[in-house]
Amino acid sequence: MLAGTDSPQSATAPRTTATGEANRERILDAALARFARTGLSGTRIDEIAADAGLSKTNLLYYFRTKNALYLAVLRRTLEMWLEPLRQIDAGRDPQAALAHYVTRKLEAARDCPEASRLFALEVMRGAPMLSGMIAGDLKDLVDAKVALLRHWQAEGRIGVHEPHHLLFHIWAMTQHYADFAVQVEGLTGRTLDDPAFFEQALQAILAAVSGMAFGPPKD
Amino acid sequence: MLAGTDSPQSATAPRTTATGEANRERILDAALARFARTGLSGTRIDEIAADAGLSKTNLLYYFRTKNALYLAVLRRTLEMWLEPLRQIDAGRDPQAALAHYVTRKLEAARDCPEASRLFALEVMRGAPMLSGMIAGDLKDLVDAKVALLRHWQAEGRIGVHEPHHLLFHIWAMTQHYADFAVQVEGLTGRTLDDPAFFEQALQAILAAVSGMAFGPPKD
DNA sequence: ACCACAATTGATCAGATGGTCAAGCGTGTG
DNA sequence: CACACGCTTGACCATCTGATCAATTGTGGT
Repeated sequence: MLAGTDSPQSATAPRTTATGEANRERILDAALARFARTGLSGTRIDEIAADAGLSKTNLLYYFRTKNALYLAVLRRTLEMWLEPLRQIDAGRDPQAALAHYVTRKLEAARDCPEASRLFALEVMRGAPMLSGMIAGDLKDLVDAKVALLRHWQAEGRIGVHEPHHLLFHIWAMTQHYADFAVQVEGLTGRTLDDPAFFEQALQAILAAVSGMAFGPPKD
Repeated sequence: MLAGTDSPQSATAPRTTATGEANRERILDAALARFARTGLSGTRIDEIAADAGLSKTNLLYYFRTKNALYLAVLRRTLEMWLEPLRQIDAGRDPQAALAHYVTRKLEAARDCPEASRLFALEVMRGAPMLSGMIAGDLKDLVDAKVALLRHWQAEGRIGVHEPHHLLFHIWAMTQHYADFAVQVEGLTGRTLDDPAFFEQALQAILAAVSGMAFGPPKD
């Protein structure tokens, strides 16, 4: 048997099956939808199982505990959250880079508001399961981008506000449309799915960013 | 007995006592702190009772159910949230009015982040207990302020972005420091309690608002 | 002192819910 | 065909937790 060594299904990794993978995906999707709305403690695993079309016991076959499932969802979603930030790089014009970032973030808020809400809930709980990531990967990435913004500042290509706040405010404005979607819709009757509304929001955010990064010297 | 009629302690309202009122206050304070961090379902009423220095049974004497307590906390907090918005009125200079509003909101985020978090959690759940208020009082107030902003627009005293977004973004940026305090502190090592940090945040937000409301025509 | 009622307690219940267990089913591979 | 192993199920358990109840204590007013 040649296959023995390079398909390490021994002990650690169970043999991956078509149905198995499909089920895992469906569970993760259903779990994200539920967790993002009702939080960890407010979600029952039998609800998730029902949404995914499985029995509770069967769900527990794929994820041993509710917490493990929650962690898996969190991990899978993290990359989606970080990825747009990576794209701010030194090779671009600052204004174009920021505009691109804002657009990406607002698109993410429109296309996957659950991801935004999940992280918001987790952070608001005190991020007991993300504290490592916030202090680790996220901080490293943010520090790098802050350094880049400071570099642009030194070159006089963007304004003088503390870069951290610029990032925070971009996050805040874009994620607001995901996290507070109910309120936004309740007050305006519209959604980011409405292209005109999306464009309004985008332009307002870009104006705000311009005010922070490229605004006129306020004398 | 003259007093009989105008102190209506008959049937409906139980006689209000010093200890009773004090306990109610302590319970509401403790409940706000807990609910704002772990949400409705994630909070046990015996935790709240312990924080307030009472037994669980005794807490249930003052608030019949967990839900009733949650609602009471929500109601008591709502006014704190709305009040700054009321102060934007036609009698002021637009720029001063907006700057004042932003300052008030950021102070609220610093001085009572729990209130902000409580509402954020509730809205993210879909606001099942606030839907009435969002569609009612809040919408009326927001509509009125939006009308005022439109009036200022017509007079050419502020910029041309849709007023709703201006309000949303002010809420988003200010509340971000309360709702995501853990993340902000994790990434910067600082808090709004640090006066210098507060001032940085405030100036950045004011610059953003200027960009939206008083920005240069982007030609 | 007495009374009415607020305040407080401990025991206890009932339902919800996360998780376990042992057994059966399906399917691809030797 | 038969074996192995992933998949699925239903019954069951243990615990947590919101809520109830009866009984006792404290207290202000007359």
